[in-house]
Order: sequence, then C-alpha cells, then structure tokens
Amino acid sequence: MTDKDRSPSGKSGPSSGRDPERSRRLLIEATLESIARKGISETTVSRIIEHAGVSRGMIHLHFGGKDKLLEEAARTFCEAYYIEMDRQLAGVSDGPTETIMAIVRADLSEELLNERSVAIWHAFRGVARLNPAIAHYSDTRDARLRGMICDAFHALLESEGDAGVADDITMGTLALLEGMWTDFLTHPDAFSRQAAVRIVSRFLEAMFPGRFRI
Amino acid sequence: MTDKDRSPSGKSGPSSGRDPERSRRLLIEATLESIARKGISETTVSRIIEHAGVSRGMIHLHFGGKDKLLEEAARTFCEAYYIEMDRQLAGVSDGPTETIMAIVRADLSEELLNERSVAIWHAFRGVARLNPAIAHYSDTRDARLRGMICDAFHALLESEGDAGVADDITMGTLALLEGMWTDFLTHPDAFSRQAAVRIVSRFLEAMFPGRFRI
Amino acid sequence: MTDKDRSPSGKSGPSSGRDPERSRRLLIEATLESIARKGISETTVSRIIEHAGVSRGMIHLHFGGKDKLLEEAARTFCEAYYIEMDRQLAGVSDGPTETIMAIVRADLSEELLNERSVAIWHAFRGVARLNPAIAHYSDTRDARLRGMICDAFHALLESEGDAGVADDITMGTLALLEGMWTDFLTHPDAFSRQAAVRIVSRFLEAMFPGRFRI
Amino acid sequence: MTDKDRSPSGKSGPSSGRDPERSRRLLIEATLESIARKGISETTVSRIIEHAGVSRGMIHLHFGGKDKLLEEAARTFCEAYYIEMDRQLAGVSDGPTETIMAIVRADLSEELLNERSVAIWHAFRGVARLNPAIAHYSDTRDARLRGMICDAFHALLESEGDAGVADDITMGTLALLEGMWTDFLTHPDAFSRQAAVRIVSRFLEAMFPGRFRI
DNA sequence: AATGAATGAGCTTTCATTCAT
DNA sequence: GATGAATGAAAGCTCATTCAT
Repeated sequence: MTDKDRSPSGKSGPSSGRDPERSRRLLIEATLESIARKGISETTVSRIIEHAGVSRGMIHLHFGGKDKLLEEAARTFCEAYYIEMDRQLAGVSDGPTETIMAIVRADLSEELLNERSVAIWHAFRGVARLNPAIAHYSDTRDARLRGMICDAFHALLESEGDAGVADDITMGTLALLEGMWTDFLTHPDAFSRQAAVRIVSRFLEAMFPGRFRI
Repeated sequence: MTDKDRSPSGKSGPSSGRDPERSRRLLIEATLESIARKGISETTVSRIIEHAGVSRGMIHLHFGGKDKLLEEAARTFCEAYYIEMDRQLAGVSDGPTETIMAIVRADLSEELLNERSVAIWHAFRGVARLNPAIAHYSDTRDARLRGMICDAFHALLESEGDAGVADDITMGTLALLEGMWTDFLTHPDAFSRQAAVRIVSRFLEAMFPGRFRI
Repeated sequence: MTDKDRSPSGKSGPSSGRDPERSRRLLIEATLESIARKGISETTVSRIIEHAGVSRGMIHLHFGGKDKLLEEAARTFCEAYYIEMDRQLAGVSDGPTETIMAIVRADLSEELLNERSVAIWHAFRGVARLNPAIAHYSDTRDARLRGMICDAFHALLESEGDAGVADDITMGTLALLEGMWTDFLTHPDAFSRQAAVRIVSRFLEAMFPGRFRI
Repeated sequence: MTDKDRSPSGKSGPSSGRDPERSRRLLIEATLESIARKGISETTVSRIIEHAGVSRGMIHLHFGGKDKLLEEAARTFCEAYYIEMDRQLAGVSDGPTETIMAIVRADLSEELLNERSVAIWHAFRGVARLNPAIAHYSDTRDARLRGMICDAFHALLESEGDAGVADDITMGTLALLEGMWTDFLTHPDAFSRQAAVRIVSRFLEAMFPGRFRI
C-alpha cells in the first residue's frame, strides 16, 4: 500500500486509485510470494488477491486469467535473475577464468540463491514440463547462462584440445550449479554458500590446474 | 507387476477379484503413472481409479485417503530406485573407483533415469518442501546414495589429503548427477546418457588423474 | 421475506440479482424449511440450494460452510421465537398473573407452536447436545423464557411463602410447556391448543386458587 | 467379548463361534451405545460393528439393513423402559395416589432417567416423526404410561367431578415428566432428581390437597 | 478501470450395501 | 452362518471464472 514507485503516471488519483501498472506489479509480486511460501498448488486466486490487496476481477482484467498471470510471474522472475546476474558481472575483468568464477559466485550469491528464489524456481520447473509458456522462460534463462559460460570455456581452451571438451565442461558446470540449487532447496539450513563455491572451484581447478586456485 | 502373492487361491478371478495386495499395487502404479504423465496437481482421485480400474472407495479403504496414497507411492518409488541401484551394483568388483563409476552409470542408466522417473522424482521433490512424509522418503533415497559415494571417496583418498576433500567431492558428484537428471527433465530429446557419463568421468578423472580414464 | 434493504438500487433485478443479504435470507429460510420437512440429516447442501434457488458456492461464500449455515439458521429461528413472543406480550397489562397467562398463550399460539416450529425446535435440540454453537442459541431462548416467568412468579409470591417455591413453579410451568410442544410433535392431529392452555391453567389455578380461573 | 449370557443355546462353538442371538444382542447394544455417545447421525455401520466386534455383513444378515437395526434398537430400548418401570412398580400398594407417585418416582429414577437413556430417547424421537416404525415403539411406550396414569386419576376422581378432568391432569402430568426429561437432556449437571419429584408433587398436591403431601 | 457476488464443474471423502469366498 | 474387500451414489467443499454494477 506504500506509494513509492508511482513514477509511470504522474496524474493518477489517491492511493487506491486507478493505476493499471501498479495493480499488475502487485499481482505478480503476490503470486511469486505465494508460490515461494505455499507452493504452486496452494497459490489460489483468492490468496493472490488477498496478498495483493486488489479485487478479484483484476486478474482477468489485466492478465486474462490465472494461467496467464502465472506465465507473467515466471517471466518476471526469470528476467530478475539475469538482471541481477548482469549487475554482479558488471565490474568483472575480462578474462574467461574471472568471468566463469564471477558467474559461479553470482549464481550462488545470496541475491540469487535464497530460499525464496529456489522455491519459486523449482515450482516453475515442476510446471514447465506441461506448460510450454513457462518452459520458454526457464529455457531462456538457462540458455543465457549456458551461452556466457560456454564462451568463456571456449576462450580458455582456444589453444588446446577439441571443441567438444568445452561443451562438456560447460554442461558439467551448469549441472554442478543446478545440483547446488537443489541441495539448497532440500537442506536450506545445512547449506553453505562458501562450501558450494569451493566445491565448484575444486572441480574446475582440477580440470584447469592453476587457473581456479581455491 | 510381479505375480508373487497369488498363493491364496491358485485359480484366481479374471482381473477384478478379491486381492487387497493387488489393488494396492494397481493404485500405486496408477498414481505414479498419472504423476509422470500429468503432474501431481492433475493427479486426481478420478484419474487414478480410472487408470487402476478400481472403484472410488478403494483409495480410502486401502490407504485412508489420497494424501496417504501419494505418500505410499513416493515410498514405493524411492524404494524401487535403490532396489534397482543395488541390482546393478551387485556384480561390480570391489575397488572404490569401480564402485563410484558403477553408481554413476546406474544413476544415469535407462532403468533409473528415464522420462517417467525423472518426472516423478521432480514432482515429489516439488511437494516435499511442504510435505514432511514425502520429504522423508526423498531424503532416505538421497542419504543412501550419498553414503555409498562418500565411503568410496574416503577409501580413494585414504592415504592422501584431508577428509573434508572427500566430502566436497561427494557433494560435487551428487550435484553433477542431480544436474544431469534436471537436464534430462528439461531436454529429454537432446539428452545423451553417454555424454552424461563422459562428463562426470571427465571431472572425476581431473580430480584423480589416471583413475577415471574415459 | 421482508423487502427492507432493497435501497441500493430502486430498480433491482427480477429475482437472482446481486443482493447478499437476500441470498443469506433465502438460504436460512430454505434450511429451516428443509429441517422442518425432512429433518436435519436429510437437509443436504443440494436440497438447500435447490429450495433457495441459488448456486452451490453460495453457502460457502456467505456462511463458510454447511455447519455455519445451520448455526445461523438456529440463531435466526430462536430470535424469531422471542421476537414473536415479545410482540404478543406487547399489549398485555402489567400483573404477574396476566403476564404468565400471556406467555403461556403465546407459547401455545399458532404463531409459535405449529408443526413447522415444533419440528425445527426438536431437530435443533437433538443436535444441540453435540454442537455447542447451536446449544448456545437454544439455551438463550430457554433462559429468556425462564427469566420472564420466574420474575412473574416471584412477584406473585412476594408476600407469602419461601423463594424456592417460585423457582419450583417456574420449572414446573416450563416443563409443562415443553411437554405440550412434545405432545404436538408426536400427535399434531390430536393436539388441541385450547386444551393445552386449559391444562396449564388448571395446574396454575390449583397452585394459586382464584388467580388462574379457567 | 465376555461369555456371560450364553444360556439360549447350550451347544455353540468357542468364544467367537456361531451364535446368531448373541450377534443380534451385541449389535443392538452397540447401536444404542453409539446413539447415546455420538448421536444418530454419527452412528454409522462402521462404528456399530467396531463396538460390537462383529463383521460388516452381520447387520444385513441378521436385520436386513441398518434401518431395520435402528428399529430393533428402538424397540429394545422402549421395552427395556417399561420392563424396568414394571419392576419398580411391582411391590407398590394398590391406591391410585401411591401408584401415581410410584410411576413419577420410577420415571425420574436413575435407572430410567440418566444421560444415556435421555440421549437415546430424544434421538429416537427426532427420527420418529419421519420413521413410522420407530414412531410406533415410542407411541407404544407413551401409551402404556398414559394408560397407567390415566386409570389412577380416574380412580382418584371417581366420586367427584367430570371425566375430562382426569384426562387433563393425566396429560399435564405426562407433560411435566416429559419436560423433566428434556431439562435433564439440556442441563444434566444442574438437574436434581429430588427437585423434579418435589415439583411434580407440588403440582399434584395443589390439584388434590392432602393426597400428594410432599 | 474496477468491483465482488455469483456460478457450477469438479474435487476429496463418506457410507450403506453387496457378494465371492 | 460369517467375512471383509469391493462398490458407487451422494455428500460437503474449493476454486477459476463471469458479469452486472
């Protein structure tokens, strides 16, 4: 109910007045919050509108139905991932080693890997298999990450061995990160961000001796 | 699908006779099948009984409700995982290296890693966060796998380095496998079992040169 | 059945428009009607909504479930009893004798004692033993009646005998009325309102010679 | 499960063997117990057979269905009432005054008026209105009581006034007793058997001065 | 643009009854 | 005579969606 972020339209009425964009944002936020806290199957229209503080009709008015709202929430969530990833990668020096470790650290940072995001991420992936629209956003996020890491490993292996090795190591690194997120999901209390970075480093250092010294 | 337990009456009816154990099996099987095909939220009592070919009341008669049936299905599914794992590990020679690779190959074998099992596994894990009973079975399966791998790495590192390294490599290996399952879930058509084994081998060979030659 | 509360829009729809209060009233009315005609255990959600002419979801929308609707119906029914009782007592002169006989006549009048109300009353009392909410409304109704009669008998006995006598006669009179309702329930065709009043009068006249002359 | 009361058939197998009469008795007893404790609507076949310790099919085998069992339970319960009433009336001297007070005391005695019987009685009466068979047994019990009291009052009034008076007083007395049972039902803790007898006596003594001295 | 009462298909669950053994 | 696994109609309830205001 706060009035921050009213910039988009200077006019508008009092606090509860007409502001389509604000209603959209509130609904998406409430949806993600509910998914994080209660899971997708408990994320009902009633709970969403209650948390968002808007009326029932809003969802169909602005999104055309609950399914479309879920899609938009998935899109927003995935975009937020690589916006934050880009932000953390902004000041990193250009070397492939530095890039890879920056990506690893960012992916395992508190901003990106936390109980909320891990719950939402797995919830959407559970649905993605049967919902092409949501699968699309998950894939887009994965593809961006894969692209960045893959380029870096190719640069690292430029001089040496065959190209397939870079692809293998890329897939292995992504699998490692994926596995770390899953570990966080299942045992959030036992999880150590530091240990996770260390383990990934160990594997990469073993592949490229002297390059990923822990 | 086995025909054990048919002892009480050698003749037996055509298909819907009186055989509580058979009804239980049919229901659990139909539940897992529905979860694999439609996801957990679409797995309704109506769909389950239709696939199982039994009556509505059966679920409450034998399990006490849909939730209890889901729990039993999760238990059965996890048990089936390590029964098959044990089966594949049966004839393997004793060295830690062989044990580890046998586990990796088994975990990525068609019997354990296929569209059906990957879909069911992720479905249950999606629910596990909010369902302690199902979380218990998932954890049990994970713990067994971790135990076997961890012992092997400790044996491998016995002479050398500190104990923490074995734990790190165990977690890394599990994360790799976990990531492979996720990759299979999201891109079943592009997935290559052979490539997955190769990638895990590459990382382990890098950690233990000469031991996990591809 | 009153048309108060139609203010919001002078026009108003034909019969199923938007009028929460009207829907509530229709549901309570249909519930009481069903209890009177079929008994509580046959009073299903399906029957209620059919009689009320509203949709299934209405009950849970306005009352939060069938049980809550039954409670509200019990409250409404008990309130209606003492609203009518008060109405009939309005013009009665002040003497205790007149008050008591007015209460007796009202309790046995066609407006309060009829097949419908007697059936509903006994139905709710059957449930009250195991349903605290409904027991509360029954008790409230009983307490009001007891209070009025008790005061009157105390006034009547002021000069004479001990206070306990007034309490005894109060309880006796209430028991007599209670018994009359039960008699009406079990033999509605043989019941005579006139005889019932006469019998109560006989007992009271015997207790207070000359005061309750028949 | 005790083996007392095996007299009807000296043969019979071991403790759980075939004894139709025993199963009937156990079922009726369990039915009445369940009605007393949980009310009629909670008295399900499952609960009855559990309490009786017999198999599911028994009810239909011996009674032809749950409704028939309820009828038999109602019959048994009403018969038990006047068997005990007769027992208590056995040694009473012949005068009408003594007879009436003996009936009143018996009806309000712990053997006949207790939480269990009052709950069962009201439960059956709630159903009786819509179940002719049960209504029949209730009526039979009422009629017997009415007959005994009516005869006594006629004897008492033989010399004096008109016959209608005896009928009125009979109905009044029955209504008083009925009201006492209801009072016990709604407020079992506050109820005093002694006070109940005293109140009935007061009313009768007022009607027949010197005859029902308290 | 916004509201929220109203809808009804479909959900899980309960239960008296049946019948092969 | 006795059993209890099996049945399926019907119960109460949930929820995304609609639409008059």
